[in-house]
Amino acid sequence: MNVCSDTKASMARKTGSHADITGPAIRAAALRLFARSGYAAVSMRQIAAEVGVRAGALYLYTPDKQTLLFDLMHDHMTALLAAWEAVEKGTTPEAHLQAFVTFHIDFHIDRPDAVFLAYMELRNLTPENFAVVEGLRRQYENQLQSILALGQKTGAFEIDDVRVTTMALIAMLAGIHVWYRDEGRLSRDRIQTIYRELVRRTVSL
Amino acid sequence: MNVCSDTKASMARKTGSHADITGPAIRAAALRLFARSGYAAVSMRQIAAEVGVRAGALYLYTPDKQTLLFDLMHDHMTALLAAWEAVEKGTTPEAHLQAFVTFHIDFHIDRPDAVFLAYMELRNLTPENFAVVEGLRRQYENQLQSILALGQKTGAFEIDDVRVTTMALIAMLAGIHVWYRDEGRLSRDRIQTIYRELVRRTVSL
DNA sequence: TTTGTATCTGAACAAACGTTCATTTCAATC
DNA sequence: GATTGAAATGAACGTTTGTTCAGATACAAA
Repeated sequence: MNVCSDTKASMARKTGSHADITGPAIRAAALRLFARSGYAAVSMRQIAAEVGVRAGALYLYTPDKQTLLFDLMHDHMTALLAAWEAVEKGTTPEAHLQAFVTFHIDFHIDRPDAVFLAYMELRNLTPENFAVVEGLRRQYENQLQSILALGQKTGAFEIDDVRVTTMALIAMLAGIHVWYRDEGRLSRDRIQTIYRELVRRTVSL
Repeated sequence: MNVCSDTKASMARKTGSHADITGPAIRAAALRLFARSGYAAVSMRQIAAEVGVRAGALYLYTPDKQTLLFDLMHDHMTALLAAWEAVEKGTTPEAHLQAFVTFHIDFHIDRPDAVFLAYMELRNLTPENFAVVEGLRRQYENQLQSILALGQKTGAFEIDDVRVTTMALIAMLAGIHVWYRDEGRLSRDRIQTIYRELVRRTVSL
């Protein structure tokens, strides 16, 4: 991670230096290709070709292919948690839950490739890397679970099993990426309205 | 498909003939390994080793690796549609929907590997094979969509967008495989009860 | 015991894989 | 114009890949 972040400490980069361009370009290409064809099916040579560089050059920016995958997933999950942290959540459990749905759809619709990667390539991580990403994913689930648990305690929600309902709602929301298209029949606002209502119903009698 | 199905037409198989054993064994091993590690990450030699045979022997039972994957997915989807066809569905839209939920959970809990494969390896199919499997998947979705559409028309359900609700429910149900464990906290009956209620709520005001 | 056939092996194939590294390139600095 | 150092090349490495096929093996029929 952060292969070329010493822009401040070292002498300033001059025009003509490509490191600040190539690094992100590699990550962007890897994200696209991994999401499209799967980690195991994409070769380092393909990623390099997409960037307009030879395979060997990739190793100036990542120690190996596995780390490249891990960084993409890790950064996505970290950004997801940070973005949710920054959201205005309202005061009541009802508002809190609605905010979660709205936020989730916004964040995920803007990053289809990263979303795809983050939950399709878990099994291609090494055990250590898997544990890290899985921990972040669990943290995100827990955000929703806490909302449901609080709402249940205060009587705002009527929930049988909080854990199962959490997983059911996460799955329902995550499923959007399967059919969503940018130029599709439904606008983002419309989708958010529909899902806010679907979610509201699952926690109400 | 059906590499060794001429049992009736040709001379009867005698004891000592292994074709009737090796064929299914290969498919079972491929299913397990593909589900666990992903199509691209599993080699023909690994599958062969699992069966207790050398890689070359696999080609007595499948023309190539791609067909092996396709057959597994195709057979799963076909079995799914056939099993749903045979279900007693009740008379009202409400009963119909409850039957769908119950059936779906039963069928999918019993076949975790095939379920995993059928919706994680779609992108590793050739375009032609993808079209076939995708068509079957669409047929299954349409079963649920028809239930919702009928219930909406008769006034039994209160649904905003039938298509979106269909996809949301499918995703919710499919998500069970992410967390379900055979010896987990919840029995199958309990899970079915919880999900029947969750689904009922999403189609009721 | 010999023949015939279904089943599987073992070696080989070209191609592709992730990764390394000595060498080249070239703009920025002195 | 010479020097420097980051950036990228291109060839090479040892493996592994999917697939083929002539030959070995084992068993049923004769």
